[in-house]
Amino acid sequence: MSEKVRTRFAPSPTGYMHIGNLRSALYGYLFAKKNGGEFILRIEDTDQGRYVDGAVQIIYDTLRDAGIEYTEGPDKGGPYGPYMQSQRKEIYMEYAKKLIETGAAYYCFCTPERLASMKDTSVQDANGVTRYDKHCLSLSKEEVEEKLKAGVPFVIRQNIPAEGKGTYHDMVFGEVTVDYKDMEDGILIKSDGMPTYNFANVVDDHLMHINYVIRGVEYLSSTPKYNLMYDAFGWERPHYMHLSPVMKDAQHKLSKRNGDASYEDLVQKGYIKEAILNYIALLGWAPKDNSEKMTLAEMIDKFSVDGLSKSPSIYDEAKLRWLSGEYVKEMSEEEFLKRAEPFIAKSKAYGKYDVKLLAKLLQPRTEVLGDIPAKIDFLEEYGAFDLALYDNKKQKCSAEVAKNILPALLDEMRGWEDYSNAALYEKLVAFAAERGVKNGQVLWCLRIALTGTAVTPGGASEMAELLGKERCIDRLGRAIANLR
RNA sequence: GGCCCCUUGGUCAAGAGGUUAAGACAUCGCCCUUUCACGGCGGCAACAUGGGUUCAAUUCCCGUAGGGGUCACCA
Repeated sequence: MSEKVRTRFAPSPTGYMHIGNLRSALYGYLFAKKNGGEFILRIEDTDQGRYVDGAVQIIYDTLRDAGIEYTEGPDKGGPYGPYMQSQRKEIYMEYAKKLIETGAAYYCFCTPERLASMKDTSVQDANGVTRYDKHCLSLSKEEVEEKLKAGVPFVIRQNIPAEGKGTYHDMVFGEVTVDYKDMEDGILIKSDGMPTYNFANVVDDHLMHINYVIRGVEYLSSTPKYNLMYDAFGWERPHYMHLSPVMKDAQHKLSKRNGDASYEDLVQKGYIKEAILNYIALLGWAPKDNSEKMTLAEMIDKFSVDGLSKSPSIYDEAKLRWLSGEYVKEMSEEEFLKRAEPFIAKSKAYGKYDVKLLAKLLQPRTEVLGDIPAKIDFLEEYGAFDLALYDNKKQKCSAEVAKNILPALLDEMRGWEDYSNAALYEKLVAFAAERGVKNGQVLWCLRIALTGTAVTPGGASEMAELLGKERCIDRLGRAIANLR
């Protein structure tokens, strides 16, 4: 039991990497690293019909981007390759034949027509479910040879015992038992010579020395079938860890088909990567100490199987958003600028204002980088605005007050040279004192006059600094004109 | 429908046979304040249900309901 832990992530390249997939990869990675083991990537592309161009690349990119490192994989090599199932075709056939020799599998020559005819006739059980009737199991060795020689298309099926139950221990669900009579003699090798998942995963996991199989709950009740094969081969069964799904709501799984967010989408929307990974780790798992914000290294350190939840978890973007904001806030100014600039660049204001200053103002009020353009577009959309914006009960401000204050303020501001935030603030407060009005009245009116916007990423002096003297004078003049 | 599995606030979740049943997000209110945020403080809000077992069950057992998964030459 001192055997080195080896886990694997085995996605099929059928499209984008959704949150649930990434989470499975993460958990496999965390478990392996926590135990000083290896995390391996295997691509399950045995269904040519479902293959999507570029999907494998997305898998590589996403894992790399997220920081989930695998030590063996199609693009990295390793001692038990190839790691792409389509390149292992012969291996599966060889092992399938071994299973046939032991009686755990058999050739089946039934035509699609015969199979289809079973559906609507006699052979259904009480629930209307049709299972293969083991018709070809009774073929003699000679008959099989003959058909094989004649080139009759065939499939290889698993020979499930008619009686008995399969029991195993799952690391998160505990004891799981399934009756063999509820299982069908599933196809192991398809007529095109390719294995099905049901067979390939067993052969590969064994050959690749995977001793901890971590995957979605959808395999929970078919696992006894796999164990039957491990037993038939005389192989040691792996440990199993089944993961409950990530849901969009109480009854729907998160899926790309429904337009639900994939890792890529979230990154594109400007969620901080580290936050995405952190959040999905928390979806279905909680560390002993209940930490929430964790680095990958901390997650590895805190990972434990008993923190995994058995019930499905509903994905909540609001919490992801919050976490993303937490990561934004702790970034250095430089780091934030680096990550935010591409998003600032999407705004009309880009290039017209000091981007460093913009970033500084934005950082404490940003959770998702994609929100940035909408926060600063107003800088370039100045025009006539609703005078009601001057109304602010708390600051005792209104258009009337503005009419009173602004002209004199404009005169003052023409004479100011230093438009840095600190200098501006000092002078504005002094101006308020001189006139015997509240700071808030001056500041509120000025900010509205300068921006024509209710919500801005900063106060009056900050907006004035950002705009610069020339724009300030110009806008103030226009605002005053609008007040008449 | 059969089978397998699950069930603590709106969401993520901790928890244990005896607790005032944590915490976080969201939400609401207050404070701070140069808007918006940040921050601080506080509020609302949960053990699906019916039976057992037990001195005591939200926690253990059974049923019911609800939910998920599965029943493919898909993974």
